[in-house]
Amino acid sequence: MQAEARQKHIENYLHKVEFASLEELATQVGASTSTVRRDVSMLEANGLVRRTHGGARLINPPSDEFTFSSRDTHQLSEKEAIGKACAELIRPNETVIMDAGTTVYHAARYLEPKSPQIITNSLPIANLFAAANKVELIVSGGVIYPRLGVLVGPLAVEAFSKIHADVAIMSAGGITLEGITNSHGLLIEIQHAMMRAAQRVIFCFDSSKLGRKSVSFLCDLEGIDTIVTDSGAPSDLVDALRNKGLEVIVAAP
Amino acid sequence: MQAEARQKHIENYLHKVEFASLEELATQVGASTSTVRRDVSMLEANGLVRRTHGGARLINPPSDEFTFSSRDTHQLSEKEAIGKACAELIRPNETVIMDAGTTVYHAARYLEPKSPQIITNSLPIANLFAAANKVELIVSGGVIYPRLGVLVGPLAVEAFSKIHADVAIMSAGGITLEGITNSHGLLIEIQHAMMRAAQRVIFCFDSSKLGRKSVSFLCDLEGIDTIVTDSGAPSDLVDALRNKGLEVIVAAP
DNA sequence: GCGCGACTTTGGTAGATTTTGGTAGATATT
DNA sequence: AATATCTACCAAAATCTACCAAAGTCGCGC
Repeated sequence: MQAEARQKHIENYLHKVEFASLEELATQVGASTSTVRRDVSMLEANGLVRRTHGGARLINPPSDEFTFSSRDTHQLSEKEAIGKACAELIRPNETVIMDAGTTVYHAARYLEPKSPQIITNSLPIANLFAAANKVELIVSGGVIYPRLGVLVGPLAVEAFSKIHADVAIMSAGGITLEGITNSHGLLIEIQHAMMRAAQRVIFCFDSSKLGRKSVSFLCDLEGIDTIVTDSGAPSDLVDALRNKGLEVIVAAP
Repeated sequence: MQAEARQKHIENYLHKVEFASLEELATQVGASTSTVRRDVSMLEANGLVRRTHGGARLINPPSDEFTFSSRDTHQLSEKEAIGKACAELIRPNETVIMDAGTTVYHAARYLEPKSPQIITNSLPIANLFAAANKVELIVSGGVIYPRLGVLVGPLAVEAFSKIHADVAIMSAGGITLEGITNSHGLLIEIQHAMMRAAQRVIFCFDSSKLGRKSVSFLCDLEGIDTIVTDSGAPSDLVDALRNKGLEVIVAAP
């Protein structure tokens, strides 16, 4: 069988089964595991398929319904480290506002032992604590923004305008010395309200976001207290931020 | 089985049973408990699942009662039937308020094709539509009431006081000729607000709730338009309700 | 069409790496 | 206190990477 035909065949087969071992694929196309391994690598380079130990799986299986990138292992360990470090900044029984975003989500997962009161507009975070009885969870109202599972709109802004919290744990699309930017304009007004409502403001950025600018300006560096990032952070920017009087925490992996 | 396939399998299995012991999972996927333990840890790192002593459970089960009834298929099919019949009462593009409760949840599952605008204080229902882009979903704010996944409190009441909807799909603990009662006093004020905000009010009761009284009085029969129940409903009560001018729909199984 | 060298693809192999299943001691649950 | 489960580690098994030689393919002149 020709190389391209083989790869097409592999792709089709994966569409049916979602996962397959290399041996399985090898017998399917009548080639050796070495060859199939190479084929799968090529398909992966084209972004169609992902290799796993011992096999391959589709990138976008139809059954993968969670838009909130649950399977996105991209920089997972860094985000975990950030989340853990961030959770350590929270004192027991504090009232915590939590922004939407995967990095904040990971911080949320370490927060339960502090028995905090949590206020959020993120559906994934709400789900996380829905069954936890050590945590009092307040959900802002709003219209759901499908791709992110965030509640937005006037109801959400209003909810945050009315309350008061000890800390806000936030994230955004990018940070430079000029300020913080975000890619979703809809969220900006809500994030402003969150920051106004909180005494302390903590921002979580995985290192890929340091030095990056997104489309919409969110705020300058004045209003924020602490930044948590991972060890991939460029040290010159970290130093510059510290010189500006910000507390910068670099989470060990 | 491949690692990722195994994890997917575990995830799916947990979607069915909500909770499973490690041994159970190990036999399910044909691997050792060590391996399953590691898998579950990874799934937890991705935020899909939570580890517990001796097993794992889903982070966001649809709801306690719902999962129970997924084991009891008899009960399930009745609620399904009610849900289906109830969804048929909704016209395309209507604005629908949805109460919390398992029966209403089942109705929600059939609502997507009508591309409705949905307003709810139920976290399970919110999750159901979080990824659906035919549905505009508004979530009321509020404090989460852990056992039920409902948002309660002034924020929730206020949200429903401000809006206007075509229909409200409700449920409660029991109905008699004297009126409707509910077991969760906290919900009553919210349900009042929901009913006030809606032009038409539909109540879903599985037949076990007909003729039953719960602790707290919710409302009399004046303000409601339609009742949907299943074929197990006692016909004398159905007739009596119809004589009172209510539309009563008995869903075929 | 045939022969021939250059190039590509294939299947296989050795050593490195990852994953797996199991175990001992620590920890949690009853 | 008794039991079950967890963590942290280890050795065995599976798989991966990187390489090699054989087979296949192509381009070209004749």
